[in-house]
Amino acid sequence: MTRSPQKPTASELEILRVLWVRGPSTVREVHESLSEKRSLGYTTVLKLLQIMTTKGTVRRNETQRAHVYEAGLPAEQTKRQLAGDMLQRVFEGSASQLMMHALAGRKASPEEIEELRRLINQYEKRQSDKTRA
Amino acid sequence: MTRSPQKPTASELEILRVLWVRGPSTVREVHESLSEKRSLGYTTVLKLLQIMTTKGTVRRNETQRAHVYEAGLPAEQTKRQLAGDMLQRVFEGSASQLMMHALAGRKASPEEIEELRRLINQYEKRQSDKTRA
DNA sequence: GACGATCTACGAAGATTTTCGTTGACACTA
DNA sequence: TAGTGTCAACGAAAATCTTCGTAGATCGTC
Repeated sequence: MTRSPQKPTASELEILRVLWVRGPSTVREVHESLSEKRSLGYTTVLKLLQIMTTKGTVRRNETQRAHVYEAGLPAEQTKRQLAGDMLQRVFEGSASQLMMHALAGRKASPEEIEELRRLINQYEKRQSDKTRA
Repeated sequence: MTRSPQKPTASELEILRVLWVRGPSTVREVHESLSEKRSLGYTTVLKLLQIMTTKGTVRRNETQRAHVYEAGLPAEQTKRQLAGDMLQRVFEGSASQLMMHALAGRKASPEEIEELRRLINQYEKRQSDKTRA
């Protein structure tokens, strides 16, 4: 009954990110993808995927000899959970605080700033739509 | 030579948050503050603070019998590090992605939305100031 | 100066995470 | 069909995190 969304560990997140971009993948594929960035044994990746399967973090299709794994939840949902978690744990729920600290010490391009404005407007509109409905 | 900023664990973060709001505090004070929210033994808090001392996460003043602990780094810096870390690990450096997911599934007040706009403008200004200088 | 309260230090158990090695099943091919 | 490679399962070591219990020192007070 592992219904509640488990927060992925650091390693699990690395694997999830691969699955998010690649879609359903075999252990070998995940391993090769990860190897580009860092060294990690094949069986290590296998074990992680097995553990994540028991946790429900990923789903496994066993119809092929090389099992095919995919993320158990949509990437968006997991990302939302992670961001929301940090929002609470570090910034007491203040999104502006979070954003400010995320931006601090970085150089955001004018495009990104514009994108931020656009998203805020969009969010605001969605809010008022909901209220009005 | 633990110069690099260690990422605090979940428990360590809870303690840091107490120190951030209370300022330098004894174990007892931290423990009482934490107890409001959750049950945790006195020696558990003590041990955590001792570990954090060896890690350099907190500093300890031993001139009193009851040692006084304080955060080793300014809260702003640690928060920035945490937010930046998530930005990289989850959102590939995209602040707008981070903000969007942090806001998703939440109801931000109009005041908070305004605050976000204000901060973006402020950030933009700081950027162009820097460029111009 | 003995007693109770308070504090730190030490050690350690249990849980979780991270990382592989080994083994046995399976499959392709010469 | 014997040999070579690929794969999942299992177990387990090492590291880290979380949580306390106990012992011994110190302080205040009667």
